[in-house]
Amino acid sequence: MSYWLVNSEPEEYSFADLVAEKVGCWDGVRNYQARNNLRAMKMDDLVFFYHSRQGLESVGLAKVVGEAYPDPTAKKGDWSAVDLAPLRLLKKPVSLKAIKAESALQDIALAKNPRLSVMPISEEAFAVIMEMAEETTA
DNA sequence: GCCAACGTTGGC
DNA sequence: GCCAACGTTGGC
Repeated sequence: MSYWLVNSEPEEYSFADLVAEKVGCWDGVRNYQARNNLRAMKMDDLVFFYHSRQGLESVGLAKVVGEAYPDPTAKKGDWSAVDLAPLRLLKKPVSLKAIKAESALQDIALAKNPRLSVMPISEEAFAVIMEMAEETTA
């Protein structure tokens, strides 16, 4: 089992959109690193859904329900897409600021390179973020 | 809206 | 194959 974080501008494709669709096709990735990460996703891997540009926070949890296949939106080139299904909203969104402020998360890709739209998250980091998202007391 | 960082492309 | 320039993206 692996863990991932994907980010999207909410005005383009938000977690709410994914919830509405039940199963969303994660396509349009045009970055080799991100693509390689997509291809490494396995069925049932867990994925944080992060809103970039607006919100700047991880708002929901999704899982992989379809492994990498050729991106239907790619006219040319060798690109991939995966299918994601929403699991649930996080009780408390985890902001980029909070992630950067958390010493245990200094090394995650989001803090270093927010431009990468699909990135792996270590099991430890996943657990830390989960804890931040679920704690009810500030 | 502006500035900075990263990735990609083109020239040498 | 390496280096520089340009364009795009994301955070503030």
